[in-house]
Amino acid sequence: MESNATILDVARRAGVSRTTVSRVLNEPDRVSKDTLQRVQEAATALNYSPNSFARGLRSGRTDVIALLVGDISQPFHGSLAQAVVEAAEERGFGVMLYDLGHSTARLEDVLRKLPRQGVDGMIIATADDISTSSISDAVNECLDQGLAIVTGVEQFEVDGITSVLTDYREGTQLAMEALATEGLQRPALLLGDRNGPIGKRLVAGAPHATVYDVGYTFDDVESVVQALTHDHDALIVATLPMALGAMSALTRAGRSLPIIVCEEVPFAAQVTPAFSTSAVPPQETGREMVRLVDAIIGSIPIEPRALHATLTRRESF
Amino acid sequence: MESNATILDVARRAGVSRTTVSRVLNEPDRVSKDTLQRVQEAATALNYSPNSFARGLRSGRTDVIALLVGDISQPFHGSLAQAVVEAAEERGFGVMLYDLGHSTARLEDVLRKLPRQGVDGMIIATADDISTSSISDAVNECLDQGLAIVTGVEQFEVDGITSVLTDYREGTQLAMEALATEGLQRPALLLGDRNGPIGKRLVAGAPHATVYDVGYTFDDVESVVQALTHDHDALIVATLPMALGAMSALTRAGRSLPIIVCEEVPFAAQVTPAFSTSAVPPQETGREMVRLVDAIIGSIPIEPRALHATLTRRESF
DNA sequence: TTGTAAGCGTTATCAA
DNA sequence: TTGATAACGCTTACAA
Repeated sequence: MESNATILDVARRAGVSRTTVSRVLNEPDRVSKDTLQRVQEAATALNYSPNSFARGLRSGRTDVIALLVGDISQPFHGSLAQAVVEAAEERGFGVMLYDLGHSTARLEDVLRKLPRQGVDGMIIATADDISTSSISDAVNECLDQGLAIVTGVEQFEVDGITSVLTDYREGTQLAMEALATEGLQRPALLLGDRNGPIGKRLVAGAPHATVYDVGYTFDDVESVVQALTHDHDALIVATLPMALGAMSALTRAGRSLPIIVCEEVPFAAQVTPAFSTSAVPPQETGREMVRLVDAIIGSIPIEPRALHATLTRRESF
Repeated sequence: MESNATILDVARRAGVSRTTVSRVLNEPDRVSKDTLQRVQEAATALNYSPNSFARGLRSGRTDVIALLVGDISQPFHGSLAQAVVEAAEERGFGVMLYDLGHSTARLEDVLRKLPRQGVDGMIIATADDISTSSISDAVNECLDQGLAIVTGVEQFEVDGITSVLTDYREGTQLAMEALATEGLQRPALLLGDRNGPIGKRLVAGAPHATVYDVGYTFDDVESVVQALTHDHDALIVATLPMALGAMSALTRAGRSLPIIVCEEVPFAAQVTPAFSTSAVPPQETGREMVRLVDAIIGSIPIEPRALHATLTRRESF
C-alpha cells in the first residue's frame, strides 16, 4: 500500500506501453478489450492514480474552478457554495474557495493571482459593485490567460464574461403584488446599495416603494429602521441579515411590520417569526453558474437560462 | 498581453539561464543584485507567472489544502471556512472546498479521491461521528500518500492524525455555572447525538443536565421540544439551527425558557431574541486548523494549542 | 555567482 | 490496435 505508482509501473505490469495505459484512461474505445482489461487490473492492483500535475502540465487543463464569494460566513453564500461544489463535482471539477470579505481591493488581489493558481475558470459571486477600471483590467487579464469567467449578475461592460440571467426585478415585483393583495400599499424597500448591480434591479421591480440605502449588515440596518417613519405599512428587504436587523429594531421599538426578504436561504424559514421570501433559491443560481463555466471551458456554445424568483409565504407576512 | 510567458522567455529577455530565473523566484539571496533586478524587470515586462503544474510536478508540493465540512450552508461552517481560507492564504495555501452533506459515504468518496486530487493536506471539519473502519482505511491511505490530516475534534484511533484541541466540556460547564448563578438548576441539554465525538464531551461538561438526543436539524428539534416536560427551567443547545428549532417550538407552545447555545456564530447575535452562547469562536478553530496542517506539511514539530470556550451573554438568557 | 543538463509523470504526434 | 519519442515548464544536482 505504499503509494505513487506511475503510469510506467502500470505499463510494465500489464506488459504494454505508457501510451496504451494513457489511452485506457482517456480514450478506452481505442484499445482492445483484452489489453483494456489487463491494464485496468494492473492499475487497480498498484492502486494507481494519475498525477494531476503531470496531466495538467501536458494538457493545460486542471479541472479546477475558483469560486469567489463576497462573504462565505453569510448563509446565502454558504448555500450557493454548496450548490456550486455539488454541481462542479458532477461535472468533474474541484472548487477552490476565495472569500472577498466584501472588499474590492481583495477581489483585485485574487484576480491578479488567479491566472497563476492553476484554475480553468472562475465564478464571481458577489452582489457588490465591482465595476471599477482596475478590476476590469484584472478581469481582462484573466480572460487573456484563457480563464472562463462567470458572474452572478451582469457586472461589467467586458466582452467574454457570461452572467447568470436572474431577473431580480421579479423578486420585488412579486413582493409588491403580494403585499398589494393584502392592501399593503406603502412599503419601504431596504437596500444595501441602490446603485449596486442588484440594488438597481430591485428598485426597478418596485417603482412605487420608498427606497432606503441602509448598508448590507445587521448593524447598519438597525439604526435606520429605528428612525423609520410610520408612513410605511410593510418592509421589503434585500438580504436576510438586513431583515434580522430590521426585525430587531422593530421589536426593540415595540413595533411590528410585515416583511418580505429577497433572499431565500434555509435560515429564513427557521427564525421566529419565519420570513416570507421572494427570490431565486441559491441552489438554482449555483447550478446555473457551474453549467455556464463548464460550457465556456469546453467551448460549447450555450445561452444562459433565465432564473425566476418564487414567492414563499411564511410568518413574517 | 497574450499570455503564458515561460521561464525560458524571461531568461532570454534578461540574458541569463532558466536556472537563474528560477533562483530569483525561489532563492533570491543566491543571485547578484544586478541580475536580480534585470530578471525581475524581464519578468514583470513579460507578465510572467510560473506554471504551478510544472512547479508541482517537480517539487511535489501543490500549496493547496482541502477543507472538508459537514454542511457549508450552515453558518458555523461558513464562518469556519472563512477563517480557514484567510489563514491558509496568509501561509501561501489555496483551499479546495468539499461538502459532505453530513454523509459518511460521501466522506469516504472524497477521501478515496483526494490523494489524486493534488492537495498537500486536508482539514476534516465535521462533528459527525466518522469512526467507521472503512473511513479509517481511507484515511490511512491518505496518510500513506503523504497527506497531512487535521480534524476538528479527536475522531480516530489512527496515528498520524492531529486534532484541534478544544475542550468542549468547557462549553457546557460555563453554561451550567452561569445558569446556576441565576438559580436555574434543572436544564435540559439538547444534542444532535450524545455518542458523537462532540456530544460525548458536551455531556461530560454538564453531568447534572438531562440529555436529549434530538438530531441536528431544525425540524428534528421542533417535535422533541414540543413534548418537553415542564421539569426544566433552561435549555442548553448544541447548535444554532437546533436552538432556532427549540425557540420556534417554544414560541408556538406559548412557552419561554432561557437558552444557551454551544456555537458562536454571527447569526446568534442577530436573531430576536439574540442567543447567549458558550463556545469557541469558529475563527479561532479555523486558524488553529491551518496552523496545524501547515506545520505537518512542513514537518515542523508542533503541539496543538488548547482552545477555550467563552460565555457571551445576550438576550436569550 | 552562474550555467548545464537531467529529470518529474503525463499526453500528443507520429509511425508501425 | 499499439508503441517510440518528444514535448509541457519547472527545479535541482553538479559543474564551472
